[in-house]
Amino acid sequence: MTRVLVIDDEPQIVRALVINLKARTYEVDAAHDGATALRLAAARHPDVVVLDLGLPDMDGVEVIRGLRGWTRVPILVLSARHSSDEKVEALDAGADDYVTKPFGMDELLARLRAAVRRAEPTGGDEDAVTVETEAFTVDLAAKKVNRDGKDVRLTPTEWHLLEVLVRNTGRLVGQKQLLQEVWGPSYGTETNYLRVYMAQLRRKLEADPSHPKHFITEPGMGYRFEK
Amino acid sequence: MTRVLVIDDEPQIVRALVINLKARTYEVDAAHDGATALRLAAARHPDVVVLDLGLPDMDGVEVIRGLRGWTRVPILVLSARHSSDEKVEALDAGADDYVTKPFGMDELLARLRAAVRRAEPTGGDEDAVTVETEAFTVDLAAKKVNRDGKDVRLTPTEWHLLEVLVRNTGRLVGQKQLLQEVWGPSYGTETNYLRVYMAQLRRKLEADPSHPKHFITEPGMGYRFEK
DNA sequence: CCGTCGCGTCAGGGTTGCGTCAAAGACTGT
DNA sequence: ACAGTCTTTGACGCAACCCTGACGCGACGG
Repeated sequence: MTRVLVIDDEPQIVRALVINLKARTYEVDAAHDGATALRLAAARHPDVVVLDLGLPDMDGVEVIRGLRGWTRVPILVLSARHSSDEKVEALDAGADDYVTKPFGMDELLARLRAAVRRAEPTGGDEDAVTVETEAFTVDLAAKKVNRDGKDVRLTPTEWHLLEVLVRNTGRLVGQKQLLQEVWGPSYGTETNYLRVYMAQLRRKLEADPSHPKHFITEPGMGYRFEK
Repeated sequence: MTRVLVIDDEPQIVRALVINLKARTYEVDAAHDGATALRLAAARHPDVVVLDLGLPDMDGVEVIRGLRGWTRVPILVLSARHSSDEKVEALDAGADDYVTKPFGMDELLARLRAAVRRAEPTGGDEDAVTVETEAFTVDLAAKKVNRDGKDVRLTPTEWHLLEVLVRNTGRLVGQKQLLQEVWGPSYGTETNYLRVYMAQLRRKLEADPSHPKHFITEPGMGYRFEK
């Protein structure tokens, strides 16, 4: 889940933001002053920061610098000041975006999404795209399958089939669905294709292809991939 | 030097932007319609795009989608429309920032700096700028390839292709993706280009070009660079 | 007990995709 | 205008892949 840190000293604004963000399943922390904000940021490592420049204890630009000293988390600045100088100063200090009050909630959320989307690849890749079993490892991003330390060569159709199954690990995938996802929407009854290619996958990946542990047949229904 | 692509059909705005950007030592390309913009983006690979939504030939959002299909270059949208819906649509389509006209040049430049700064780590990863294999060394920053102590001469297309592959070391890169990143978004089926240029790269870099160890073909899918 | 249905296995043949070479076209700088 | 380089395009041989049909097996139900 995406974690947002909201920093503003006006309770109404904080309340409005928190309600809207939580409704969209963001996880939200809030701070009313700069010192708390910096402490919270360090403790909670938010994925994005929404910062009001007008804080009681310190200059908003100082908060930006304080954050930028150790993190590249996206910072979205809120401010009542429309002056161009203020914007330039905040942006050059390291802010990612600058929204003037009063702002539309839709726009703010869109800018927030843009900021988070940008930061995504840096923060969260590589971990969730590989699936491991005791016999082999599948890397969805690299399109690689490793078995006993060696890469296994798969043909496009084999890979496609494997991909659909792995993306539904533990779930049953109907034969019609498999056929349509791999061979195209006009296929749905050619179950012999499935039999041939499942056999090839098992031969390449299962320790004992005739007694599969991971590519399981559900007779009359479809197939299931288990770790 | 930072390369900027300016897309706007109003000559005055383009002129103002070009003058201001060049004064700050940016390299500037300009397009006055969407089709030209997409072609220029593919040919010149700008570091940031400034896009006016009101174009004569196509919807600005379509331009965003056309770019996002193959690149993550920062897109800064200009628009006369203040409507919240327009902003949300553009941002969710993949824009990075949205500035309404009339805009202050200082602010625009500051937002441009912010966008470029953010994108830097993707381009300038300190640790991955040189990739070594037992046969040759690729220096992404210096755009140089060294083999047996001597620099290898590569044509622009050869280099571009090598660059995309090396940036995805170990990962499979689909032929469509390769074509679009190297030749531009309107390419995607001309796989013969790939065959010709892969052959040239292998001839120049592989110890045994007919049995490549680093530039590996995945039939029907794409190519993979391995150390 | 036997017929049917669904699944696994195997091997052959048509088709596709890849590597290679060569030549024509486009571009650049002199 | 010319020469050199780079890009595009076409043709061909070869290997790999995908489809197809045939057969055997086990499960289930009549």
